[in-house]
Amino acid sequence: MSGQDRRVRRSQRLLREALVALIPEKGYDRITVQDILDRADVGRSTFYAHYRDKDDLLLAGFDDLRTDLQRDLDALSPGVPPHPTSPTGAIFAHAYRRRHLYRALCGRRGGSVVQRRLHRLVSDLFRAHLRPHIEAAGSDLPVDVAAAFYTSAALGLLTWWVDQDFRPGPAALASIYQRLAAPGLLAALAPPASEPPPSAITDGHTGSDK
Amino acid sequence: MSGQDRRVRRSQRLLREALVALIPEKGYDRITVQDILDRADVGRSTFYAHYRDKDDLLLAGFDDLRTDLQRDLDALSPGVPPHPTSPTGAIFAHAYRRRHLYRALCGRRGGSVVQRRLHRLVSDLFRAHLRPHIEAAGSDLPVDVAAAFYTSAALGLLTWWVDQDFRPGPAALASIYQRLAAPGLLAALAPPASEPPPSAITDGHTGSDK
DNA sequence: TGCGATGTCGAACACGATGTCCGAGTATGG
DNA sequence: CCATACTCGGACATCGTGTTCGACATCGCA
Repeated sequence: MSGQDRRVRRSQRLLREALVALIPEKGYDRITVQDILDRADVGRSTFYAHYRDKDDLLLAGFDDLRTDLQRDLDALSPGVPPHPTSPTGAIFAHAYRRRHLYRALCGRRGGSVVQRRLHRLVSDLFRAHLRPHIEAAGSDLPVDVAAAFYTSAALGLLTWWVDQDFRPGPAALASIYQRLAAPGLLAALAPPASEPPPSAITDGHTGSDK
Repeated sequence: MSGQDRRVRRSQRLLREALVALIPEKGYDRITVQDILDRADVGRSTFYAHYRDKDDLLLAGFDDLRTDLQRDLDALSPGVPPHPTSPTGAIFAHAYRRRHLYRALCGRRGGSVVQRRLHRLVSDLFRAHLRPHIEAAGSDLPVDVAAAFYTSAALGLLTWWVDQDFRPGPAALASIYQRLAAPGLLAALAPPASEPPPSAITDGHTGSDK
């Protein structure tokens, strides 16, 4: 299959490690294939024997991470989970445990390729999760809009967190996310009878500054 | 200063128009300088006489838009604005009016360069706006976290909207944003006495699906 | 242990895109 | 009308990419 020959494993490992090490240093965009080759001490043709290009190598690393995350999520699936280890929390916890990789993949210096992939992944997750709740409540809230909102919010938080070097802890971050995200959705799931009052606070613009 | 010579204006206009027209077709990343030159029917050296590279040209267009948006925001500043034309609504309205540009700058095919710039811009806006409210309420909510959350949520919604070809209308979108964003922040501004109960709904993962 | 298969190396190569330079021509503002 | 400043277009050096090839090493398997 894939991991049979020791030489193959070795080459792929060296290349992946080189890339991950390089990203925080130069930023993904500025990294050249030659940089990776030099760092990994691997021949040029070897690289192209395994990966189509730089993105391919990066996404291979992403897929590993993705599989790993999926396992974590599946592991805590029995019924509705209680407070501390909720799935979003699990994502943050996973990011925390795999700090080294997330720094390369989700940080500011990471490639937008992974960002897009990750956005898709989480977006699908949210859509599938939200739809039944919204439909059950008979809400007029469009599923896609809600999914876009919460996906971007969660990933934005994640990216910010990574760039902050994972400070505050994963539990604290998950808690904050809950506090900010939950009430809005719960309110939106209520029958669309009462129009919620507009708030200047969430508008993102001070009325009279400058 | 800048807009004196008619030839200069002409060249810059042609180049900007060419780029904006090209982005939805090929996607920003795949566009080459030569593509822009061909489309604009402008000489190579003329391009480099005005812009350092492709990104520079794109960001010049962004800055124009940024100025334009700022004017809109400043225009509706007297006191706390009422419902329909709230600042976030103004951003969506602005995007709607400048559909053509936003499609190129904020859409899926747009460059991540602009995305990052825009994120910074809105993030600063949110930070400045949220800080006094949070401090006044004596909340333990970190300003930066909240700013990251709402910035990403708003921009995520915007990007999604652009790619949906601006359907639903700007007012409807702004309304949904309000419904989802406001309650969470209002709740978080309350004294941190009562721990909000965790919700499985906002977790983005169904407890038992496959 | 030995053998065929497979992976690696390194150099050379074609290609495409970038950014610079310069001379000759042309439109512009004053 | 003229000096200035912009444009043109081609040539050029440079860089990164992805491919190819033969020689060599290392592997899995019998």
